[in-house]
Amino acid sequence: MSAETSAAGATEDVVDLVRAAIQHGDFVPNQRLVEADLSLQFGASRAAVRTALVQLAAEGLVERVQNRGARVRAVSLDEAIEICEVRMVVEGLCAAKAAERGAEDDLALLREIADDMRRAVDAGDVFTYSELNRRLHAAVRAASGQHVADGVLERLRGQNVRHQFRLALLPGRASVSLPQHLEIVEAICARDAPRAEAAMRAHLASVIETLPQVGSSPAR
Amino acid sequence: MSAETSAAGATEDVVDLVRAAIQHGDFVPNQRLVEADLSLQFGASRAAVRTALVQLAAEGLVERVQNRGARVRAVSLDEAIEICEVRMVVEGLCAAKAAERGAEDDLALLREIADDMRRAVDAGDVFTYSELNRRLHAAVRAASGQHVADGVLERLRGQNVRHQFRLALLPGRASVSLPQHLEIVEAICARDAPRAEAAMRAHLASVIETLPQVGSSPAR
DNA sequence: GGCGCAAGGATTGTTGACAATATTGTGGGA
DNA sequence: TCCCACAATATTGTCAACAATCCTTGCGCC
Repeated sequence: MSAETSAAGATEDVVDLVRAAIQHGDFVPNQRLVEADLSLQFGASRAAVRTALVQLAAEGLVERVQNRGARVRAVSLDEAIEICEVRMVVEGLCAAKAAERGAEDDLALLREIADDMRRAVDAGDVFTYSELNRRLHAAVRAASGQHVADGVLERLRGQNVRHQFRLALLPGRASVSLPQHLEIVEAICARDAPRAEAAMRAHLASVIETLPQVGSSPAR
Repeated sequence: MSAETSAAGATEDVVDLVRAAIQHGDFVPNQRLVEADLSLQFGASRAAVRTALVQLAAEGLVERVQNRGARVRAVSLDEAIEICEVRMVVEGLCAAKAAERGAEDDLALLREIADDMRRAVDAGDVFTYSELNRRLHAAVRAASGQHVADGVLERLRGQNVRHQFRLALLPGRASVSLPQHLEIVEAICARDAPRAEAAMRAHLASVIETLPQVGSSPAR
């Protein structure tokens, strides 16, 4: 009973449910994830929950230790910085590839998102801007056609959502990052790969500099 | 019976055994991995094998489809190139970090490996050179202190060992890559981060250019 | 001879119970 | 009062059996 999502195997559903719960903040860092409890909570068998935890551990979202169970993995500020450093170079690669090989449709989407961003900042709509930020980075990855990089970034994003979210709420953050985002889009649309890579790296370097201001305890 | 490795859980052993078998070439790409067979082969329960396959799927070494079982994931030439592109930028980051923050001990190890490489090439010892190549890249990663990047690279390396190995056997490959490796070490030891990053990227760009020559079917 | 179709075999997915291990709580002795 | 041994509990690890699903093969029919 309870909320069955689709028609896939029960275990796949549990993976998505637990992942969503972690990323949405329903499970806080270091919270214990007892198999029997989750089994009850999601109405799935304990084996399904167990399999899901193994998979999420491989994704870096939970920590599992022998005979001691699983808990939500807490990413420290230092690690969040390291993650952003890797993002910086990999998304830089994606920006360059997007400039080189991106389809016109993909580039049109980038311009569209950039326009929406301008409007959101004008309106002072922080929440919409945060969502557009996510979509812009995703659109660059998609335009790059670099599936391996895309996978790496998706994995890292999952581990970092909490820090990212807090960053977006910093007052004045949007007015700093907007011109950076616009420069990225402009460089890609100009098919200038080195400039696109440099712009993306500059943007994420700015994110890294700002990161310490959000503190190391994301959203208690 | 059969080879129990250590005192860890049976399932952890199976993960390592299957991973080793895939990377060593005992299991070829696209080979089916039937749970019952592996269970017999490694003397473990089917549940342990099953858990191991889930984890290896998350690592990108095997492919699993609903009700159809698991098989060794085959990485195409195109994907191998993408992997090396990501390696290029991430190892570039590591080289820069190693130049900035690497401990003197770490740098000494780099110089030592570089010397061994010179000797191996002089002696025409391709196999030793290949092993030193692996150790050099690992040493750079270690010197960087960038654990996130290290994890990403380890994952990618696992998916690419077969292509990498074939590349090392190309005649004349060592004489091309040796000076590149030496330049990387020199730049890091000179604490010149931009030069170290550029050297590492140039080296891997050369790898990418050479990759198509090894063909897309690694070691049938 | 080709094509739909059903039975059989092979393989995976799921469940529940049991064993092994870690953690917590309790009482006795110094 | 503090500390240590020891039992009780909570939780994970393992296993074997069962159910569901997919693939193959052989048959009849057009």
